[in-house]
Amino acid sequence: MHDSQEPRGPVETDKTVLRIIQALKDEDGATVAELADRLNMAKSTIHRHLTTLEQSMYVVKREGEYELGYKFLDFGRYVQTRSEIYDLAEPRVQELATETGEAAWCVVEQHNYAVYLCQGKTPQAVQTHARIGKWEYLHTIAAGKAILAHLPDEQIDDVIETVGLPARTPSTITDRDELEAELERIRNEGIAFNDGETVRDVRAVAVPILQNGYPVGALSVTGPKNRLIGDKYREDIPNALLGTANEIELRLTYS
Amino acid sequence: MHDSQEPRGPVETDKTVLRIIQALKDEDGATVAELADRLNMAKSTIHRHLTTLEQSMYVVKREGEYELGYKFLDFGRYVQTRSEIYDLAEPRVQELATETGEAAWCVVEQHNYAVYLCQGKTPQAVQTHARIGKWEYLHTIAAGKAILAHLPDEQIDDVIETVGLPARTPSTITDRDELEAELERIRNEGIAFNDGETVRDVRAVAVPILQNGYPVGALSVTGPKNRLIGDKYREDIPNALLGTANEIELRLTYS
DNA sequence: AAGTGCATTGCATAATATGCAATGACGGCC
DNA sequence: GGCCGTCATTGCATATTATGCAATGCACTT
Repeated sequence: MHDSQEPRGPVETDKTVLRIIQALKDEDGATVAELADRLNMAKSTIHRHLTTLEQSMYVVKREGEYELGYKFLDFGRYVQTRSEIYDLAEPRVQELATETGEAAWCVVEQHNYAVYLCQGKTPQAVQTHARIGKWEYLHTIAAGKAILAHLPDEQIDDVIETVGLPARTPSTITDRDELEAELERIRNEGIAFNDGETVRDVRAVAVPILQNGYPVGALSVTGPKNRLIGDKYREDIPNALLGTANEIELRLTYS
Repeated sequence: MHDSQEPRGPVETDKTVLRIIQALKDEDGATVAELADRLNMAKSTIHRHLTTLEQSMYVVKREGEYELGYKFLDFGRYVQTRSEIYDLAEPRVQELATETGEAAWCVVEQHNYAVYLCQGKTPQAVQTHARIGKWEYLHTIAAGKAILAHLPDEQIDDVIETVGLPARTPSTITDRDELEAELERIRNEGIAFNDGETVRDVRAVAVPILQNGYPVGALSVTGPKNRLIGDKYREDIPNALLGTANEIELRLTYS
């Protein structure tokens, strides 16, 4: 079974089952009929894939609906903690959150996307769009721009070519030249700012974490626009982030 | 391709790709050759599955090795936070850890196994075998026993029949009658204890979280044997757990 | 009891996953 | 630089199986 709108993969059935897994997440659980409808496939085919996933313990059937199971929690936790900067970043983003009174994040890049790896929380922090595990366009978040600024040129080209520069808000950078100028500025100043480019009324500050000049991640602090202003936005948070990134970089160098 | 040692699933290719995913985790990344060896399959077949997974962004190729990607972090975080008791348990296990000075856990059951859902930490707590996302035999951990004690008889039978009662240590309960007696005691007292049944020299205390009499999870506190002794083990921790579980149960009832 | 809608199973065949063998790529050794 | 060995990748033929249709099972409603 090959969906003609998409390039043919080496193993088409793998793509089918991954598509079903993604649909179960997108629909937050679903019946056979709903999935068949959504994916435009026969109910019997959907049913057989689900049964295989259930027998393999990746999926549970509950009250007529199929849902992703905790096997994914095992895998999710595994990929998080095996990341080489997780152990260094996790306690430190918590400190950053405490210090700034805002949510702090460690973000990494994979497959030309930014992924939120871990979060520092504090009671005063306001919940924004960001979530552990969430994938975002690199160019639309401060941490992503901090990473982009230090990627090899060929990879920047690849990002623009394969992902593009989709707009998330009217403030998002969608022009290649404009992005290049922003990345150049970030390289010079060492700090990336985000002013409503992901979600309106949300600001962020970010710095890269570099290992041998390569951006292995980024740290950021995000918060509502009305709180990230003045010296806090332009001086205090940047300085805290730079200090922490530097500490992590030293740890990476001598380990 | 069907491995004759295992029952044939409705979609055999799904099982193949899931097996490859599991092997990537077990080997903490692997080359085509290593996976082919481990799974007793042709290199070309392994390569095609990996290429499909990579193109779908589930896997990354790094320095000749393939590794699970952060897509699993997205799924892992999703299944964790969608759990109906996660939001109630997460802040409370943190309080329990602070209160007891030991690691605290919320554990759930799925496919007849116990799964560690979330953890409360404190600087003094000692790291034991438990990990977020880890699957354990129900009968070998206190939280699992607390859940087992309240499962319907048919499901208890199913657990014993499909999973069995494997020993983790010389202290593990491996006899059905002995387990039945232990579950009866847990139902009467409302508390489950674990004394070296998972890992030697580790103790735990646990209570179930019941919704309409059904165990939707359990809370536990674990620590080294030399710290979980006397009143702390027998009275203080149990009382704290009971209080918290009761609070969660009330929240579940009126929500 | 009949009707409806969804889930599940049987069957035939179209589609494709598979392994072998060839080829490409890379690193080490002489 | 050439040769060798090992691993990764691709072409090809075919054995295997994923697929959709149709029938059947199941649960709920009237």
